[in-house]
Amino acid sequence: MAETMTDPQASDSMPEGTDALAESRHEFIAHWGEMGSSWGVPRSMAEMHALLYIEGKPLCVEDIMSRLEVSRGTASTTLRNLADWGLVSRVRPRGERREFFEAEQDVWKLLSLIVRARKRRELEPLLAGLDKARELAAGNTDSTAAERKAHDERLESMHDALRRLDRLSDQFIGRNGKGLDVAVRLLSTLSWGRKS
Amino acid sequence: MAETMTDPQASDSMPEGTDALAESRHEFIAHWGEMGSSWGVPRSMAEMHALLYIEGKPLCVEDIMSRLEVSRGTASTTLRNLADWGLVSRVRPRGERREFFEAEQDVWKLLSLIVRARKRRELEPLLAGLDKARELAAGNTDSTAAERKAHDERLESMHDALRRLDRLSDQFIGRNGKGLDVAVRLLSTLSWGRKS
DNA sequence: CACTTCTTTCAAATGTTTCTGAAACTACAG
DNA sequence: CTGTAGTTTCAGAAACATTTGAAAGAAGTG
Repeated sequence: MAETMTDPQASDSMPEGTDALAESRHEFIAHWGEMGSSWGVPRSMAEMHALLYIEGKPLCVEDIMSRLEVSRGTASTTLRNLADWGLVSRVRPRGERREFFEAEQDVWKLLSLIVRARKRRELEPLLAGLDKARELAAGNTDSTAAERKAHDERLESMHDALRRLDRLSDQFIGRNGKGLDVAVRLLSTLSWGRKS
Repeated sequence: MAETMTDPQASDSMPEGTDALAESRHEFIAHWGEMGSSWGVPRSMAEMHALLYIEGKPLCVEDIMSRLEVSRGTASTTLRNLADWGLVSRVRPRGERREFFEAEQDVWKLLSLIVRARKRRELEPLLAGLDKARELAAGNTDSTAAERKAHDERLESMHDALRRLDRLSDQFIGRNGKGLDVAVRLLSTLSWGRKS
């Protein structure tokens, strides 16, 4: 592994990655990548994020390319996407030609960013879609009243459930990490686990 | 649309799907499929589920094939998967050769099933993976103490956050739909939205 | 048991996403 | 203006996922 590193923060030049640590990092990167791909995020995007997160310090494109064994093109595009999601930020150390990339280190901010993005991109459009479906059903002439009612109810309850999820994610986003914490605590405390 | 329908519950033989209703269903199916595919679920699987959900009554393979314009093979495999996830159940009306399929109509049960499945398949393995990464890092000799500590903390906080999500999903699963409801209500009621 | 009806399986075809590498571009320094 | 270091873009290649259709398999019936 030809070290292209050029520590930009140039703090105290520690003796670089080592055996066990490096393996541990690898493990983390692999699992995070795996998870990503089963949630519809390109594996290499998740891996790249994992690398930057676990490394904890800014890396340059060369480093990322060699650590993950991806092409320049992939690195460039993927980093751009990560930056768009807000998961990674560009850093330009003074007196450096190259651009460095750094991952958000606060896990809760990280999760908020993800939730926010998915909410915008998927939940909201879906809710809008359900509304449209409801309108369509409204201008209905033929078909049984019972049938119409049942249909409306199905759309309604789906819409309703998703709206709740949407609200929950708002709560979550709004509180920089404390949100989920509180939700879990409250839920676990309540002593009403009797009925289904 | 050659109607292959043979209403198995044969309740009151209503005049079948109609214009506006049919369009509304289509809209729903399309959006649900869209959502599915951005969450890593094959589009046709999501669509098939949507069809069964919005139709509200059991359909046979032929119906599904023609409504969704998919091959017999796809229908068969996808229905099997849906059944594995527990989202759809097989129904064998008395005196019927064919098998019918019916979707869970309770939206909360539906969401529980999804959460449960994803938790098992993805969250839990990931948590296990993080544990492994921690062990790896533990048997570490070289590298700065500071570096090790920082690494451990990164793994730890990630693990911690995911464990909380895991617990939240347990709560959610445990209460057949009331869970999220309560979480949202509690979160929205609390009046401490002052700091980040 | 032979026949019919329906279901499953699976290799090949198709379609989609992701990745590569090289060329085009940008910004800066001398 | 010219050269250099770095980044982006994009057409094609490779990898991956989904779908098909046909053939094999079950299961019910007379």
